[in-house]
Amino acid sequence: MNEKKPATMADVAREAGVALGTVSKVVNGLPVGDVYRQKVEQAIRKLDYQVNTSAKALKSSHTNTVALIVPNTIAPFFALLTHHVNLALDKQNYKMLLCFTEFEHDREQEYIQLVRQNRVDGIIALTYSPQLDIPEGLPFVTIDRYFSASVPCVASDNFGGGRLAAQKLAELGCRHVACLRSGSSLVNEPSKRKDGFVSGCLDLGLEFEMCNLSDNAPLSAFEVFLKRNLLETDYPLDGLFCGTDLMAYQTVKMVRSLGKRVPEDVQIIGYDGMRMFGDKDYICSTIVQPVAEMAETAVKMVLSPDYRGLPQLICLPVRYQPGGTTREPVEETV
Amino acid sequence: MNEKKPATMADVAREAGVALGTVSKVVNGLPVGDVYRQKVEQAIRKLDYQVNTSAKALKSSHTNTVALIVPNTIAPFFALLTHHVNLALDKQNYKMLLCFTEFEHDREQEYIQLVRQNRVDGIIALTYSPQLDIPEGLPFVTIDRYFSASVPCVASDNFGGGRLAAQKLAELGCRHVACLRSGSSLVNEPSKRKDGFVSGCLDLGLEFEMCNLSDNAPLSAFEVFLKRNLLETDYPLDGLFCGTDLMAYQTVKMVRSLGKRVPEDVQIIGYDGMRMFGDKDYICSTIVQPVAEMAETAVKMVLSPDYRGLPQLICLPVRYQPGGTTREPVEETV
DNA sequence: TTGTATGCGTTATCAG
DNA sequence: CTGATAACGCATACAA
Repeated sequence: MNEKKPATMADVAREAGVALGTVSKVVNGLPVGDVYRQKVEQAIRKLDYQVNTSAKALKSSHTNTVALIVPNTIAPFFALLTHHVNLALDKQNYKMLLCFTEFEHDREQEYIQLVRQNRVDGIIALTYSPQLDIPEGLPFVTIDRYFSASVPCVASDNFGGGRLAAQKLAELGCRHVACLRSGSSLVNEPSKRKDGFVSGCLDLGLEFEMCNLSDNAPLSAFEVFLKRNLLETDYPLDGLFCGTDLMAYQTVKMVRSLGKRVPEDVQIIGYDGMRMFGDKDYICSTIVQPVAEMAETAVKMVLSPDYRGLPQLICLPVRYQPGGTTREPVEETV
Repeated sequence: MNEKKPATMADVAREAGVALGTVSKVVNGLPVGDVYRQKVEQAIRKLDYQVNTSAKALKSSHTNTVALIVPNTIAPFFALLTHHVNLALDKQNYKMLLCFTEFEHDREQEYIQLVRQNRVDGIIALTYSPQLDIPEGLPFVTIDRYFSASVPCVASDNFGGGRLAAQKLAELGCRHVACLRSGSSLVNEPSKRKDGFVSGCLDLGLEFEMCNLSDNAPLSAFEVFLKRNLLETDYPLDGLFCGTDLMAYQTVKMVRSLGKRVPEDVQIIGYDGMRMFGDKDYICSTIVQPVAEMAETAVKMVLSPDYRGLPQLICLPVRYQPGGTTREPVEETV
């Protein structure tokens, strides 16, 4: 009833009639005489004792907590990443301090300060700020963005994914393709998707266009591009690679509103591998990022005892997933 | 370079040539002589001093942290809720400790223990465990589930939403409707959606069927129901209310695969108000939950200085949102 | 093995 | 307004 103040180790010691140090040992699983252990455990239950993590952290300068800094959990990719990071942390008995930046550059830096005050044991961050002050001496792993040799980065194989998209479109019979993307202001790993696509098209001798818009360009800019290259030309596009599934989704709508059929007239491949309701149907044909593996890798790295001397950039393999916006290959009938 | 050990207040005091207490006051914004303040602030910058939250918490028994316990962030509703809870907490300068239960009952209880050890200042939880031991003396707010008078609950107006769905289907010309839902094992607030729907149908004299399946019933069970009531009857259904948008989404697919058109032959309304990619198109016509308001309310309650004496159950208003699975009303032309 | 004493970094209470 | 000092709860080296 009067649980005003939670019980402390001293309370437990008094209740059990043993010394403080003995309680500490029982709590931490160190060897203690059986009869003492019994008494202590009983007292713990009776008083509903809970270790005080703050005191423990103060003493050990170790919080068993990792901060995850992401824009939000509304976008499915971030939501999925957050989920898998938490799962991986939980498996190691670590807690997660979640920080949403809402894409605001200032907040990215502010949160880094904040979590430093919380003495987190490491930071995993997916950021966009062009200039970020990364504290030394605190394990810091970035997702999708390479800063410098001293800050390890994990990403999917964006370049390879772009190439794979080009290859798939070619296999599926496309002769004239285009790459649609936005967000060119910041050079990060996802920027390589277009590079890989270009590389793939060149190798395959596949004719391609590029539509590269700046961060917050309106959708109408893409519409102009599509109208010109689908309707007002003698050699219309028959395949599109979009930088993200979201863009692919929006592109499908635009292409259809222009009177073209998807996938009959135009085949479209996105990037990310997002699904309806997180784990149901794929939203479009897509290059799937191994989000779970990315999260696990980031966690493993940030908690690595040998944080220095970690590889600078880890690119995890992607795969192609049909999702209704490409045609069925003739040989396969699933 | 040698940032092995972060600077402490004592370090700052030494560097600034002032006493420890003075530094504390500067850090906490208490009145201090200007010249002293200058010296301290300079020393803080020079040493890159960061307050140690653990020590602060140990002293003040106040962590400025609230735990959010949810199944995951993969399901869009949870992702949205998580996001808005974090936003609301951030606005009050509180941090969020995120705990995913994965719908496992044991983990719900385990996490409650864990966050108690972390001395969080409050807990917001969305749980399913039939039996949950809620600690007293720690503000605890539940989402979508009523435990007892001493544990405040915030939810959307599920009953009203069910009624609204019935009313909308009637307005849109339906004559024979059904309610499809699953998850009947646990009685929680969302269970009232069906009750409200029934209530609405009765009041409107609208003929209705009920398909109420247990938690993990396969989709095929719904398919049987739909086949019988859409095809093998003289009086087929022309309107459906689904317990969630996810179910509505799956139902749309089933209905179409049965050869019926949506919304021409059958109109479907879901519940939740989820959108593609979190903030784009609505997935179906739906009853929209005010997720942001729910989150803000829960945060306000859990941080309320007058936690005792809070209302037991707060139901926030919902609204109807057309989303392509219902027909356009004749009078409106948007 | 068990008990005791010290310090982790802060805040708060006092005297100066 | 400033400076010393005692807790806060726990871990740990050390003494018994």
